[in-house]
Amino acid sequence: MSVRIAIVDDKIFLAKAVAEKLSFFEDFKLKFIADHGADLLTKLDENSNIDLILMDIEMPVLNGIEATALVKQKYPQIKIIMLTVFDNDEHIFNAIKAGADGYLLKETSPDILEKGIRETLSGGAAMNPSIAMRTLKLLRNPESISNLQEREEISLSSREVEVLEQLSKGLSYTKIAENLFLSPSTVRKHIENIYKKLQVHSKIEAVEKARQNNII
Amino acid sequence: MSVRIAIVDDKIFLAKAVAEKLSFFEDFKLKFIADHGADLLTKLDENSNIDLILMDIEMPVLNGIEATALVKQKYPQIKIIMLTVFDNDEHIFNAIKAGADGYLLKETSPDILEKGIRETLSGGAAMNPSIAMRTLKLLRNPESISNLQEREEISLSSREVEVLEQLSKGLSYTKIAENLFLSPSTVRKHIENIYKKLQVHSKIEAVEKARQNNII
DNA sequence: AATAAAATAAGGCAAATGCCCTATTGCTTC
DNA sequence: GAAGCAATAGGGCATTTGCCTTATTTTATT
Repeated sequence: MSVRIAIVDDKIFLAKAVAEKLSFFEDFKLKFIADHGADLLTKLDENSNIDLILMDIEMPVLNGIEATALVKQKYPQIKIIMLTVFDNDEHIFNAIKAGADGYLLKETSPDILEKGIRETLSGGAAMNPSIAMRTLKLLRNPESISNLQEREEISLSSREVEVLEQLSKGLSYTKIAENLFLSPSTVRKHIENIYKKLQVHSKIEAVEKARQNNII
Repeated sequence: MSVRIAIVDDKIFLAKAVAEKLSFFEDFKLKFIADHGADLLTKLDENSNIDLILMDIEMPVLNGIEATALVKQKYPQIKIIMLTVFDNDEHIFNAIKAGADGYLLKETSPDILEKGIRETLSGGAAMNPSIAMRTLKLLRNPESISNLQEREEISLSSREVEVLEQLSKGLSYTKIAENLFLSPSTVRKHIENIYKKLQVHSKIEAVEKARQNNII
């Protein structure tokens, strides 16, 4: 069984270097190199038959963090390993939040990269030790996390928040209507408005987004 | 430069097995084996000239988590790698909080153990990939940390977890089927089984419960 | 080799959801 | 006092979901 891999990096030279490392292992098939996040999404729309993506962070058009979130949203089965020269906390934490399955540095040897890829495909996380140490520190010290991220302003009315909270418990429109003494139609309307504000199209997405933004 | 190592484990047989693994590397000097946490502290009080401790978790008198916290309090320069047969979230999280520098499983090969020790001594963290993945999930999902104690044991198959991950992104049965190259019927069946195992009746409830249990 | 457990697949059906439309009421804000 | 907005409410409709049944194939486990 071969492993279908994509590389995303705007620095062609660096992408080539990674490809070179992969070439040592015959079951690793490099399917394509994308220039940036947007290019990756286009290519995946044509053919999403990919097992794993090696993703740079600093890229024009759509950076590696945003691209990771979008790919994981649409194709959650595809594993993503961040492959970057930088290892600062903000990048690491944001990559993890976006759903990355691993985080390695570009200077990684072919050997380590290979092990990381195989371990990721079997459900583990690939991390080099210095990054593992940083994640441990983030876990130990949750306050540090709040300073890392700034979030977009989303303004839901208090009624909408109330409905959203009920939604998040898995209640149906009618149950929510009963609980809040509203007509089901009204609840539906509120939910429609919530979806528009959050730019989502289902209960689950709404709840996810609300959680990400500390609304519920 | 040699590396001075201590082993803490009440199961003498297992401690011997670890010692055996260390013996392959000549610069690794096993200074002593302690029976449990209290024994370790006594021995360190006599002589704290130790670089690194390989610590079991389940032990009488003073367990590995408590011992780690105490050792780190008194001798912060000593590195500690947890070496245990169990890898549940509560242990992992508590060990990290206590200040452990790494977390490996007892079945680890001499090779991996050696690398883990060397990496830990140079400031990194030793983790096997499945544990790294668990820490990532804990980081993504801070809520799950609060209810580590009263977790019921839920066993989903890897296929079911895969489906659940896709569900959590808000994808429909058909999209999930496309992504995983399954028939929508199969996806529906998996979801039915997931609901039964989690004792829930909707996507949202399933995702909530899975998050609480650090499954996704 | 035999048995059990997972994974696969399909059909049916009522209920729920997501999205479109319109409409009234009350409260701000300019 | 007009315009805008939030909250309320209802109808319609295609799609999705949740739950039931049945059945074959694969993969462990003994």
